[in-house]
Amino acid sequence: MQNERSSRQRLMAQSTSSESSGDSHRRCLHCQARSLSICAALNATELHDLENLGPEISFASKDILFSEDDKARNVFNLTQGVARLYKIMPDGRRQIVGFALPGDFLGATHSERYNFSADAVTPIAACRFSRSKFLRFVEDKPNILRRMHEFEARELHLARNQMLLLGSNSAEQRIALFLIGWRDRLARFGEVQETMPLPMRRRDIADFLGMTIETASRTLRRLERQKIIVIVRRGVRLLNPAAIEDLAWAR
Amino acid sequence: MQNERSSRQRLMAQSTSSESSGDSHRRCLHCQARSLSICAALNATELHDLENLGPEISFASKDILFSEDDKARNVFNLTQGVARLYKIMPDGRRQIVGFALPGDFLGATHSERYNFSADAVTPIAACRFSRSKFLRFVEDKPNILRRMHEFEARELHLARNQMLLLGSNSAEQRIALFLIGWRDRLARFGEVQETMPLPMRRRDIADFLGMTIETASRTLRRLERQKIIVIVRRGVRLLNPAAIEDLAWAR
DNA sequence: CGAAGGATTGACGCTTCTCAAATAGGGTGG
DNA sequence: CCACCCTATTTGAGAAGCGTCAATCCTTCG
Repeated sequence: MQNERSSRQRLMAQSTSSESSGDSHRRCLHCQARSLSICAALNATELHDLENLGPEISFASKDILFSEDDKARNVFNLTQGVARLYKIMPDGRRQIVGFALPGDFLGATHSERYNFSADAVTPIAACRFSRSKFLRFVEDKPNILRRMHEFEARELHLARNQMLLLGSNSAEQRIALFLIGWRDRLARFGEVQETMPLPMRRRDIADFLGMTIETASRTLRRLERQKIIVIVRRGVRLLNPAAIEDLAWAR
Repeated sequence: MQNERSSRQRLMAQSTSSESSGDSHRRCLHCQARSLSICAALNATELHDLENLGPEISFASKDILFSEDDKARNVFNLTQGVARLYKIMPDGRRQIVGFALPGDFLGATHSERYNFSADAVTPIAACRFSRSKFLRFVEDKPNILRRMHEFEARELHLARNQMLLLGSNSAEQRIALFLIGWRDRLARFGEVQETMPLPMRRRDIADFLGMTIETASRTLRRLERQKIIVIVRRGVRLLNPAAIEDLAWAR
């Protein structure tokens, strides 16, 4: 049971310290996120070298990993917790472009600057590498380059699905698509629970779905009154997944 | 003037034949799109090998390059014309997830199937390669892998900007952001013209911006009445770019 | 020239946004 | 442990904008 942390625990890591999480010796060998991350493509030597390339860092909720337009000094390999990826528009509106989960790789921009900001929804742990060192490390390793390509392709797929979502006009459809998408992403972490964690706030959901916080709240509550979901603290229980799918795709 | 085709000409290629565009011998040497495409990362030998890996194909308007969920047999390197990338939702709605321009690389999915459809807005020319052959070709060439990574990163950037656009609630803001984004993409092709081509239909614009065709039309016409743009056949002239920027970012 | 598809315009209803207020939850200090 | 504060969430009422439906006009192309 000690090796089998639930996905809820992994997503909701409780640590709030802010630097070098103690015993980092051979941390990769015990890393829960390894099989989901780019590290799965590494051989033993490469894994060892990468481990020495940078430390694992902890962030408390709301801590900023990096900000859009900052010089892209680091890349991050998220190992625990949930991060919020967002852009701020000149008018002050915030659009969340995605949520990062353990295994996700952040900051691998091609330009010299980050093109979005990232902060912690929950307490987070992430391996931090100097971007230049990392780029040198991977530049002649086709296996890692291909793995990174695979990750970018998945990101692109998620991004395009999000366009589908944002293009749908009804709030109900967007919420339904969001719940399905979130459930499916969590499914990669194993145990599917009847109640799934929803660590982000209403404001985050609204900014992700392109609606106001009031509409997000109203729509969720309406689904609850229709016995399709149950809203619990920091989570939601999908009572009737079929009904949600119907809403998501209905005309 | 023969080597200096205008971007309008390049975007609006008139050929409508459907296979092997004549003299393909050393076509890469004269390819207008080379410097913009992944091919710019190739050395002479690699370029020659890639040239022999597959032909350049022509497509007429509305021809389909590939469809979502089809087995991903080919990848394409667009050399002329404009392509429409889209997904169809179960309810029949079409969401355009992007427009491809010369130099863009299409179909490089990591899964076995395409995850969106592509068809021709204008007549198109594209180099077609067997996906498996192409993957074998690049698998041990870090220079190309890095170049492809660069392309994916740019795609991701565009996709996230599109999320910003789709998240903005006003139609005027979306249209303004679209016009700016389109202008900036065309700017890569050199000569910025006062009148920029807009080869896609209102329906395409609407499906790209997540609105109805009526709203797209009305909004564009309103901008015209406000002397901010002029609508011409298959194009638009930006009379007052500053005003468009204001609309795009205003609260 | 005529047909078919694209674009524009109008009228009206509905969903969502806006503004405002009440309620619930979480955290802190006494 | 409780009182209090601050933030998150929920709810309400009214207004504005967009979608829907329908008609007309314009383009394109055989």
